[in-house]
Amino acid sequence: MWKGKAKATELTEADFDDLDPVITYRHLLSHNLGVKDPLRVVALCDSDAFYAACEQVRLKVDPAIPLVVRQWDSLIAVNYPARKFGISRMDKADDALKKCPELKVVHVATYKEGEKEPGYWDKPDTKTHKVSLDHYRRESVKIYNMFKEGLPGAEIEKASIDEAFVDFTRPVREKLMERYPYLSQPPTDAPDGLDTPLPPPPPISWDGLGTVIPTTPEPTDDNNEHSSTCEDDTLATWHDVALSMAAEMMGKVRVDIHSKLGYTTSAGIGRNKFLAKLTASYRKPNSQSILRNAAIPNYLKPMPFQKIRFLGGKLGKALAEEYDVKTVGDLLTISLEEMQRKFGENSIWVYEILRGIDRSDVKEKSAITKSMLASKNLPKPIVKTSEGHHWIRVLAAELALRLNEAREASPTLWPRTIVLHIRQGYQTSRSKQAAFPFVRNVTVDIIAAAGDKLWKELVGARDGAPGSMPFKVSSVQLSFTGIESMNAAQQSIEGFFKNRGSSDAEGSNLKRKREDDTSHSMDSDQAISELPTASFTCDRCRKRIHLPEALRDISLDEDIRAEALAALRTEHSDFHLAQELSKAPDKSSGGAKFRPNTPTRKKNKQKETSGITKFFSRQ
DNA sequence: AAAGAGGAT
DNA sequence: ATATCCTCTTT
Repeated sequence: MWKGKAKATELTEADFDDLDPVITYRHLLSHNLGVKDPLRVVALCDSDAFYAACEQVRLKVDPAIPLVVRQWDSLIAVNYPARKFGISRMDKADDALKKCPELKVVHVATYKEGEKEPGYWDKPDTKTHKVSLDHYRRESVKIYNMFKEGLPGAEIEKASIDEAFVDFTRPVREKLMERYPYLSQPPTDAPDGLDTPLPPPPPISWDGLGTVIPTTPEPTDDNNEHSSTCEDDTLATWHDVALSMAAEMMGKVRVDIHSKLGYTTSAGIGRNKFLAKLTASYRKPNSQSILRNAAIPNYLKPMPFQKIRFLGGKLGKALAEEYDVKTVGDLLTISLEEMQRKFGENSIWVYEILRGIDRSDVKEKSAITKSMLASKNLPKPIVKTSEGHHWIRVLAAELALRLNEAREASPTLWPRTIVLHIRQGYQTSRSKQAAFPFVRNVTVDIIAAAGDKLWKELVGARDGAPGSMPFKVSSVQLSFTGIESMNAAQQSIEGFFKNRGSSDAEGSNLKRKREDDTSHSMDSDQAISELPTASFTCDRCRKRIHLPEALRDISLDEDIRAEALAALRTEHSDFHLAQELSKAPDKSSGGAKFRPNTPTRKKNKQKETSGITKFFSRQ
């Protein structure tokens, strides 16, 4: 074991001191050890050259054909066949074509004002079009969903458009108990009971599970025997068994993703997020690599630390310059105190990372994002308000599309604020924000109107017109922030947002909404007439009935407030109805029997529907 | 609320 | 290297 071999000149023993912890029955059987679980297993899976793969799949081209995704004159994705020609993302599209005349060049989807959907054009004009990454987002969600479905019990954190972390600890533990039932309790004669160490693990066959990173330094000249079977100098541990099980599961999903969606992925499996991420890039593309604890020191030491997540930027550079070093091994000689003195208290995080420790959690993060931003850089700065409005409309169209699409999956989503950023001249960027009203039909017009208002505050009445202050806007960004699901409301008014997007959600425009409103105005007349309160008094029980907390404090459309109130009223009267019926059970009235959870009105469609259930159901 | 920083691809 | 996107922190 490497522990014993640490040379006196190196700090390795103290540095990597938890690589082979004793694992007891208590560890195995307790469930909430979190990041301290000695059997923790985390994976990172990312899609290879994702945007390029998306286009390759979309266009059904042979994956072996060199393909790049172009954005104006530069490249934003290069698939692996194209990389063989020395093409990289830094290249200009023209240069790439020179390197490989056969190259398939796909320009990213774009759209311009008036177009409802982005489209693919050979030569879009940056003066009139903006790019859309929508297709990639959608494909990304598909992959995420395959992880969710294929890995029950695992925690999944979407890390970026093409990456997700998976915490395998729970599913691995289940598999462990299932495959080795004798682990379910310590031997009856064990002196320490639950604190007895686990028996030696069974031999592991890594066959078909991926590349196991060697425990000894990478093969150089003489040292060159590393089959992926684990005939290592280090004994396998139960953690290694855990890793192999995760590898098995991850391998299956990856194959599934490939066969169902056509994307190849690369996965890294290790004991925490940071190591998983690093391990994923060990071999690419279409690969899976496993980092055993025993392999950590030698894997980490020669690693240029600026490759490490969060050390790729400023901090990494500062460290490199301060100590004039570049590998993890170089930095291991720096004491915690020294590092903290130079780089602040927080550098304990760095100190631990260098030693393979990462306490950050894989936190279940859905594919739902907290913000949505659409932006356009203007190669030729604009000088007229009309141009500003033009671009705001384009950006608003994109946001409308994206928000409504996100609502198909999660109807309760709504953005708290809308923000407009503009850059004038060089590097001054200013912004204004405003609360975004809670509207069902988020249309281009609503967003654009909000954006225009912010523009006015930001740029003022100034215009390129003679006599007024001129301006030069070189970038416009419109975004939603604080996107949330409305869970509290959902709980208190059941089904409030249900069915949205499932039936015929597409006919959504203002006109249509008005029609709908009048169609059930019979029911809500009363409520609408006594407009903007947040509550009403029931005639029957004389009680004051309030809107749910979550709906009260937010900026609600008056329309919607009234409707919500109307729906609440209906719901409340249903309650009375239910009470009466339960006292005097219905024996008359033909076929329709009262069922507590399935009010008959739900079946009776349009006219009678007015409950809050229906509220967001169609427009 | 506004601005900025940082990071990723 | 540039355009775009996202999150978090500071003021």
